[in-house]
Amino acid sequence: MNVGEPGEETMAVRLVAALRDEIVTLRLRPGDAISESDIAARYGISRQPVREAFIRLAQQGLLLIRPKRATVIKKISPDGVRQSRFIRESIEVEIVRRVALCADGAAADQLNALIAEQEQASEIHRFHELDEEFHRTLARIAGVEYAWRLVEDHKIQLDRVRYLTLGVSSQQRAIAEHKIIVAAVSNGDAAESEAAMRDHLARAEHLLSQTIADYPDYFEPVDEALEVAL
Amino acid sequence: MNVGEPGEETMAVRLVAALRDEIVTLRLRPGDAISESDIAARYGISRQPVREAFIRLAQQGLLLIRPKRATVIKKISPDGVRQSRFIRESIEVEIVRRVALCADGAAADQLNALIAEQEQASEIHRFHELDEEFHRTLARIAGVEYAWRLVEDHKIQLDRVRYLTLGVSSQQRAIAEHKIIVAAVSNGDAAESEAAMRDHLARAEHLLSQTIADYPDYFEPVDEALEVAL
DNA sequence: GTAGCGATTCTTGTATGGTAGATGAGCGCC
DNA sequence: GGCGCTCATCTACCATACAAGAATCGCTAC
Repeated sequence: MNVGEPGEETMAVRLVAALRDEIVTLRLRPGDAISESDIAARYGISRQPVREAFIRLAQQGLLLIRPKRATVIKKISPDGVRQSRFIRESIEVEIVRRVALCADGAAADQLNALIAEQEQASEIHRFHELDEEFHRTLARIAGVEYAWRLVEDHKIQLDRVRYLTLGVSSQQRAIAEHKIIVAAVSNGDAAESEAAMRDHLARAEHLLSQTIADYPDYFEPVDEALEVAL
Repeated sequence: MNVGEPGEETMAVRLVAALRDEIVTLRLRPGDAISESDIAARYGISRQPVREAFIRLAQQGLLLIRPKRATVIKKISPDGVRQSRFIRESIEVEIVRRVALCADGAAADQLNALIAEQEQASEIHRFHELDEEFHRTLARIAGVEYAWRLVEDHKIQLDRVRYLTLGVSSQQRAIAEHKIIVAAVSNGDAAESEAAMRDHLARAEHLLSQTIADYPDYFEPVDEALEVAL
């Protein structure tokens, strides 16, 4: 297992990226136990950098470190997914509101260029990259790129679910919705922009409960009180 | 220096709380350099737990670890403060929107009880506690307590500024604004609730530039492009 | 066959030593 | 006197060793 170029960043930082990828793509599955020693052996390093990577991942909500017991890949929490969506919607709605109020022609051009690229993209991986780039660009235009990094940190919870439902994505629809958003912000219409973004983010909502039914082992148990809200 | 009861959590976790407090209260001042060895000696432990505490604090944006060089208390970033406010406003606005749509009588009672307590509170520390409790209660009613913890994590940037401006707070005004918010959500008026929350959060805006002028050493330099936005 | 107890073997937490790189002081050279 | 190099010293990074709690397997007693 390669862990990136040796020399640039510290080993611990590279490990975070590597493990994060393994978790999102479910090569490390929710509920799996991993030990510092195992990972250290797999990567041919000592326990210490592994330990530090674990700390970072635990703070991101991906690992659960149980002192003196074990460290496990956190199961996907349906309530966590719901609240991650809440966070994302809160911030992205506010972003497009601001973009609508301050966007100029150059901004619209950037966004349209990304959409054009997305229409060309054939493979799904590239499509998702461009999707991320579209949203990040909106954040940059609004001047809150740091806030977007925050969304990215929490989007990983949503990404694990998305990875389970690959194939059902409707790329054409996503592109159409992006166009609606750009049109609204270009007109400087904050209310319309907000509505368009809410629509766009609400798209995948109904998939979650089906996914839980398909992969119950990957999810934390839900108490009935929340079930209706999902 | 006491670091809390020995036995419950790990030393590293207790250190995080202790150092965090020292940073917010500016006993550790922005720009100060601290080394693993120093802190380890001060607390009478080894370097390893200190190191892990540093990692956690760095991820929270309070420390800047410069490999092979030194670790310093991050200076307050005016742009970071601005974006932390953006994050807070985004989420809190969305919270009151939802509370307005789902709040019942019991919820309003809880909020009113907190306001009543706040009117009695004499010392400023207790007042701020109740202020936090008010906002956290709103989040709980909306069912997004986790999202609020996120706001708290970033509020620490704002708290350092607030610590510099103690005394100028206008408690009566804050209470009045809380009442307006409760009235709006009780009426189920989402738009009015949103507006009231935006007003409430905008209160301390003008203080930042004055604070930067008073304590320039505690802040990162600002590029002129941003100055107008503060 | 089963329940209960104990040693073994996991796990993470902490301590310490050694290493590479960056910084800054002091000296020599221009 | 001022500029540049060398070296001592500091830093965080990584490796290794030890400690302590938790879980599990296996034995023993019933």
